[in-house]
Amino acid sequence: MAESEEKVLPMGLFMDLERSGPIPLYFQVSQRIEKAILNGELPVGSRLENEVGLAQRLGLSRPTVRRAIQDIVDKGLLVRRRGIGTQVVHGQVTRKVELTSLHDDLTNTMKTPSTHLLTFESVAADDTVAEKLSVVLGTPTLHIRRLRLADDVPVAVMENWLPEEFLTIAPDDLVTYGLYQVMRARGITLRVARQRISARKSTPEEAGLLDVEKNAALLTMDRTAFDNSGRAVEFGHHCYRPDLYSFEVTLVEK
Amino acid sequence: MAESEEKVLPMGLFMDLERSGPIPLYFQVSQRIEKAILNGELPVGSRLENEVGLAQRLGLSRPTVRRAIQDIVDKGLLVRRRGIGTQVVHGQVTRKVELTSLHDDLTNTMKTPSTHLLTFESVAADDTVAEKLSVVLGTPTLHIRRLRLADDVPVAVMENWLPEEFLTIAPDDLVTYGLYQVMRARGITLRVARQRISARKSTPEEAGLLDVEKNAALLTMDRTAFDNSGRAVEFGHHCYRPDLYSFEVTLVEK
DNA sequence: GAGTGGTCTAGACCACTGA
DNA sequence: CAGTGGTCTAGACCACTCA
Repeated sequence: MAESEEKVLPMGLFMDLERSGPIPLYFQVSQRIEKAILNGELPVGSRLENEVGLAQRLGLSRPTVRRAIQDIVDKGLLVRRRGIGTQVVHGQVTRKVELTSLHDDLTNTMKTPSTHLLTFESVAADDTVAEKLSVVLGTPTLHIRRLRLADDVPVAVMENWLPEEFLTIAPDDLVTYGLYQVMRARGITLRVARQRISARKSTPEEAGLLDVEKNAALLTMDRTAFDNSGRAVEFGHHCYRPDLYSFEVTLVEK
Repeated sequence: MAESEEKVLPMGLFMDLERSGPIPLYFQVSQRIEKAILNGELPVGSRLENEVGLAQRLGLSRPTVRRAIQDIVDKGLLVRRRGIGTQVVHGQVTRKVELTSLHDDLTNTMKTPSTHLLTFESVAADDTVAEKLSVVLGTPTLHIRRLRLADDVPVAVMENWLPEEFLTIAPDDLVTYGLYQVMRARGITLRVARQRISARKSTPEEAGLLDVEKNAALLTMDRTAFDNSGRAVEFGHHCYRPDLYSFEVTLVEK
């Protein structure tokens, strides 16, 4: 069938592998294959060259090539079947949810983000915040509430609680750079985030902030983020205008 | 600090590795480590034994042990830092979004699911359906609409379109087994799903079906699912009562 | 300097698929 | 049967962190 056509990757794609640089070989390979899928050089349904052959052609070991391919499989762009081969998944590609801040999201989509800082205060952790941040009840925390806009249109109301060490953050930096960038600047590397996505009606106050009618439907997300030592460094409750923001997820059966 | 305590995994955890059975060694190891995390044998913040040492103790090669650990890192239960070690992430564990049907979800949470079949018909693919399923405009497709209940409480209205080969599905099977189980029985293995999660107000009809007030906020999901050959085999638009259902996602920075 | 995870090699054997 | 991906080994060298 036409769908299973063999398709050999152009040699040119792998001409300039940098073997001594800091970028891992498997990453260089996976980037090139992914690019070939996204720009149509590898059409949907087509078969990828087999692992062993590809490894020989590139002068790499099979595990290295295998890892490159597996990374793309995990992104949902390829499917593999034992005894069959590797094929490009049909359907247009959608960007998946990533561990990024809203600030980054809006920047990437060519909108100009801005922020109104609504609240910036020290509060004692209540039951929920204490549990989410793994601190004892009543511990001081930084409580912030922000209105985020894209091209001056309100998109989200974001409420966050952070461990007390962040009380020294400058409010102006928060407005200028966004929360995650400020945390990165303080040496915090976010590694894991657990999110719960749901929906509810807006409160009258939120309706005013987001410029929607009263009782409009809002998309909500609760998120707890952990740094690279496994410590909870942020808990937040966000609500988004569903006409301006939604979440995309790609799931891959393992 | 107490949080970085060394913690050696009890030998007993790895007593009965089955080296000749069909279950991969890395999977057996990762299951045991994950179990030790979930039941508290490995407390949050504790350090896991290093890869090389663990491999020696278990009589396995380092890549095998490494893969076992990496699988758990990808689930968001462990974090690794070069030069430091591997630690258990803080915070309670939440089940993440998986590639399962609602039927499975409800069964897993000990509720009794049931289904009312609202629509079961052949319709010509419109623009959206044709694009999502990668078929030509006007191709016959199976269009179904179902009301899903848990313990007789309405939870979701689910509308789906499937390629015409599924027109031979027996409506009774859909009610008894759920869509995904019926597809599995026909040899379809789902591999990749792309989902978009958002929110909107309910229509008057949906409000009646879901037993909520008019204009209530609903959680919505559009999903396209692909089988193991990369072909689109399902497109659906679902809406959920947000008080009874939400989505959990665990994100891991790579 | 010692210990850790990150990358990479060059093979091996197996399970599954389709002709 | 040949071809494919799935698993596994036994090393190697490097980059990074901390004492």
